[in-house]
Amino acid sequence: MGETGTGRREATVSDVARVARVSKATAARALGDYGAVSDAVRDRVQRAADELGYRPNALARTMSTGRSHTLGIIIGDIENPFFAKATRGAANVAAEAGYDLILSNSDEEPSVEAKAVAVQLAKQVDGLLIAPASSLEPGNLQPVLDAGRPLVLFDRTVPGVDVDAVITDNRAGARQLTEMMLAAGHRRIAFMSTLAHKGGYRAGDTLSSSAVADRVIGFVETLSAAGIARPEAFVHLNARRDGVDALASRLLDGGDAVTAIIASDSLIALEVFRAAQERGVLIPQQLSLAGFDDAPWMSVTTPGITVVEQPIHEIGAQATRILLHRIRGDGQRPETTILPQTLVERGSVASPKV
Amino acid sequence: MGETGTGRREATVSDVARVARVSKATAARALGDYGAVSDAVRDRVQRAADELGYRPNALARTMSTGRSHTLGIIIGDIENPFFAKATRGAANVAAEAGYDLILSNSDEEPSVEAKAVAVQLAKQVDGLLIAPASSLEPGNLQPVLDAGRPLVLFDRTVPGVDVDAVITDNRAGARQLTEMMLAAGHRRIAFMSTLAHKGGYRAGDTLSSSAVADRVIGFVETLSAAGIARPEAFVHLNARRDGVDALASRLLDGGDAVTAIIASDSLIALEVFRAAQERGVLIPQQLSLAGFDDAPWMSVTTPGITVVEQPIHEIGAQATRILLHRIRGDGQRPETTILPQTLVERGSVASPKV
DNA sequence: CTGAAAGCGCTAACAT
DNA sequence: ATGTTAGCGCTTTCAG
Repeated sequence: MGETGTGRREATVSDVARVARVSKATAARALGDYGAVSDAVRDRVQRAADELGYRPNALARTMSTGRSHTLGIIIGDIENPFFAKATRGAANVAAEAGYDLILSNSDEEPSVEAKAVAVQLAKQVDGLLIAPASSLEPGNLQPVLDAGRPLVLFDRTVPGVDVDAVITDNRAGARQLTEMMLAAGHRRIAFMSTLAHKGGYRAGDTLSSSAVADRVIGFVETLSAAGIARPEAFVHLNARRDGVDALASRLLDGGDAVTAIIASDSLIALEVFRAAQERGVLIPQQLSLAGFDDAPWMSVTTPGITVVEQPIHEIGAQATRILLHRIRGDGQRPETTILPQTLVERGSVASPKV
Repeated sequence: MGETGTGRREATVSDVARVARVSKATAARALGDYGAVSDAVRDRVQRAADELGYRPNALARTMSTGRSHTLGIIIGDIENPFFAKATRGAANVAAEAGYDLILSNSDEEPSVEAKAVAVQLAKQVDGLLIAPASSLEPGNLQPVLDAGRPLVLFDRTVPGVDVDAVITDNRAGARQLTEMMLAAGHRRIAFMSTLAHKGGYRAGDTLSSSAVADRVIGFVETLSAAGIARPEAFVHLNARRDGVDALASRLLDGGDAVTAIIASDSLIALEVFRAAQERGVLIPQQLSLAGFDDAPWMSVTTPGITVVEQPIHEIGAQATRILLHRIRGDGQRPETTILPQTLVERGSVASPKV
């Protein structure tokens, strides 16, 4: 009952063995292409398998070998272009090596992430790729370590958890962007992120995303070096909760008015761009805009948007390469790989009106 | 050797049973939350499990129950926003029901798809979600049917394969877009797709994507009804192979010059938009542009881009709901669900210059 | 080179 | 309510 399809049981190694008139072990050797089998027998087995429509059961194999040839990947949201790209990079190297990916979206929610970790471990993934929902709480990663399963973090690190990670040089990127704004003559520059954070940002606060944290540090230190007072006051977090639009509104013509905005990702950049447009605020004449992460559409807007670009594909690809190494039993000490960010200048930055 | 981590073997039901001083079956019942167990024993088992850091092996469970609580999803490319959205829709309803997703990218390559199907089946997915790489060759889907595994197609159908499918009304959408162009006064309107197709498009040709095929039909029949001669000549496929830019160039000022272009997806719309911009062709004054699939950036370009929008999330979600029904053993005849497309008018369409 | 048998971790009858 | 015993489909000693 409930048996879908023809109801015909799937052929197993035993069935093939019987038809080929060999032992189960021999059939398995021929089918699984291991051990030694004479050509004659191999042929006979193959024929029997074809005849029966034999399809291997990878789980049974995993049960006895201990290797599932499956990796787990836990990201914030596959709809976010950043994660889609990183995932594709990971999928490419995984597929190349004969591995599959089980995908879970955490929505940056530690509790969801925790469940995803448990499920993936239960499904015996050979290793995990995680863009941790929180850089502050190592708790979610502990089960992975306890299970002795290889783990590689990407996009964010989790201080205190001694595993491999692949990130980019966010601090340098932020510095670059900020210096560019400064060089153009801006003094009131806002940094905007959707990262959730209790209260306003204060110097020394630790943020739940190490990536954003690094960006903020690069931003603040650059403003500081330029002699700007209270640079922390220009850091605006919680843009999702407060509404990018409402925030942009304050930044555009409200009390916190600035002449330049640095968006922490392409989604925010888009919303700021839209907010400016809706308010008739001209970019770059009245507002300079720049951000992190390039996107195809950023070169067709008027003006194009200046960004610092990350090798997102490579982040996922490299993380997966490292994970595969670990799975194969590489005993090196964990390392954090830092990929570069590169500036792509377009037309959204200009000198502020005097 | 090769043993990563602490080397400590993972605790199993047997271990827990021993520590809790009960039989394996009882421990399993308590842990797996099935059968009947006294509260006292349940407690004892739970404590033992915690103490040992017991983590269930979902594969072993699958081996005996036959259910993996895992679905396979095979798409063209997770980086394509269309697939990312559909996948997210699928992941949401899957997670809600306690299912995971194994993701494979086919790159629209039937041979890659075939391998993905084999692997997913081997991994005992309970069902498959596939955006078939080719609507013309049912061959890749046969193994799924043979294995008696539920299958739901999305975005495209495969005539001749009697399974559920979730698509949108591409023909109506194309008609709507074409009528809009006609109403604006256009007579030379191009339809552009990256779909690979041997030779130029001729009336009656069957295309390898039923979605594009339907769009082409809606487009051609509308032109036809308006008395346009040889409407097929306005259908341009292979835009990837030929280069969207080169093609756009011909369409913009070359021999095939048109006054309006309908792009078959958001990626093409972007490239056409860019090509026009680079050539200094003004939209909508010199060229009207419209396309399929909405994207966030389409409302911030100058002008905004008019599109017919599909409920992409829902495509994936609905396909998954249906798949889950089938897995639970629903005996209904397979159905094709057709979701609506809705027009979103922005500024990229105007009357052609006389 | 081939076969017999044990075992991976769990669930499912079938007792008791 | 709890225990006993077979498996699920495959790989892997260990013999021969």
